[in-house]
Amino acid sequence: MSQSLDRALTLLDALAEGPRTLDQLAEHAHVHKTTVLRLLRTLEAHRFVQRDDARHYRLGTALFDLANRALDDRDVRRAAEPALRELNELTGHTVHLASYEGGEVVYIDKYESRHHVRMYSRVGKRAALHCTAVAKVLVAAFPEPRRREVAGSIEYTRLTANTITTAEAYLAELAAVAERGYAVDDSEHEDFIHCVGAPVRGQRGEVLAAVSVSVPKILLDYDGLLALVPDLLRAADKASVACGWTPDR
Amino acid sequence: MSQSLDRALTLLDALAEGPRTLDQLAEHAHVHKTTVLRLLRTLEAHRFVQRDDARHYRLGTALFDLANRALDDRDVRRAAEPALRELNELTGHTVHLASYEGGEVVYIDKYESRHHVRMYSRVGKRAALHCTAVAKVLVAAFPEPRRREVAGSIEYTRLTANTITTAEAYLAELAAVAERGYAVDDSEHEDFIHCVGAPVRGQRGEVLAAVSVSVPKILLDYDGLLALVPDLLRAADKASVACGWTPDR
DNA sequence: AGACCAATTGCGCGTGACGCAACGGTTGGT
DNA sequence: ACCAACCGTTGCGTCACGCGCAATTGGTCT
Repeated sequence: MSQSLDRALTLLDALAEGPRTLDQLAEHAHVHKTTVLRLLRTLEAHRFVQRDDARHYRLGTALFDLANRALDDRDVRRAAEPALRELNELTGHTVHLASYEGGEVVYIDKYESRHHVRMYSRVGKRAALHCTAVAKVLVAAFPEPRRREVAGSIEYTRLTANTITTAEAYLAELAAVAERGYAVDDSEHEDFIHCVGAPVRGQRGEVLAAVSVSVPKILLDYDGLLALVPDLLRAADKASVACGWTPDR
Repeated sequence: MSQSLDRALTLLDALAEGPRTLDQLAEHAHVHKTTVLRLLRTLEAHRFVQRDDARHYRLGTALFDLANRALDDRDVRRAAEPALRELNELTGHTVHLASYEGGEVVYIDKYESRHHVRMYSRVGKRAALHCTAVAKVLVAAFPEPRRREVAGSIEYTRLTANTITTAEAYLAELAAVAERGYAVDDSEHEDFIHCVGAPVRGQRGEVLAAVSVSVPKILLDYDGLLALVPDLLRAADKASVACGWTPDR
């Protein structure tokens, strides 16, 4: 492990919260500000950070560039785009695309709701494994032993009255999701929002990603949400076809 | 300047091109592969890179997270969103939001075209200063001496028959843009695409960002493009209002 | 004008990052 | 089935490089 690099990455983390001064950064990372200055200079040379004014540093444009280039590489994202956009236009609600990457579920694309009440989320954000529709879909795609492994590693933080808080309940839910072909988040993550999610499959039928529609409860009750499932599945299948999947068989 | 950090950032740059192996990275950065390994391990611990398979590394999810968190902070982006989305739905064409950051023009948001023929671009990408509508808008907002400075520093790479290739012509164009209140890219960047751009203003009338609409020539001829200007200006003004700008006065 | 605060520079010390060489696991070829 | 070639990984000795201290500059508020 490289010490200076490690420190520099910690700085970037701190800067993600918003612009910071040299001193703030030094304190946060527990290093001398001289060191911070040197690291920032290097980061600045690579456009990873930029100076806001004389004393504030903020994240630089190289980050946007890198991140979006990397996102562009994820083929699912590009292939699924038309189907998801259509679903977004059809329903008017927030549509997410998420994938499982190295032990976590990450949003890789997002289509905003047309309504004013919206879910807060962000591309790049990690989705909680136990209380989001996308995560349930992705984990339900794993073989039984792997599901258990994941279920065992989760911290079942209660976020609402409906949040699943035990591994047993989670595993049962996953089985139901796999059976049904779609997942529901019945206000398990946030009180005022519920979601439905479905898998996007690749050539060999493997699950590449998950699509979800998130709706504020004031706009649509539970039955109304479930009524969106056919549209959701249609969109997910369309995205799957774009990823090389062939129906039936 | 920190050597190890510098090298690590170079690695990230290389990885932006797509997944790479240890050896490829070592060669690219002109360092021993042991060194690369150590740096990658640190980067991996911070989720800046992730292993694809046994031998390939790719950019990790922390990057998406950081970048989108930082983008979220840019108030213009959030404030301008409804107006731009509306413009995108109204015209059906690609809408970009760009801002001037430390000597370069960067796309900070994008709304995809409904059509199949599209412009290739990406959030985080840098826009050429001499042949894009957004850059012209942003540079035209500078006072005369600063415009000269920028004009002098540009490499006027010819990309199409219409590309502006001299500082004099560029300065004249900027004057016209400032006068008119909008900019045109008459296939100066790519043969088959032309754009119009306009400024988004803040509280004190200062230019915060630039909006543009990009259209393939086969879908709309030059007159058709210019016919979009009123809609563009309306959207830009609406975005400006959302940023605290007050019309007239 | 003076005092204060934060960013910046110079410098000498010591650590941690470096490249080498040897190892080991996997792949592909005969 | 064996071997060869390749690539990732490990241990280690060396010295460059990154470290923190203390002093300086620059900028702002009273």
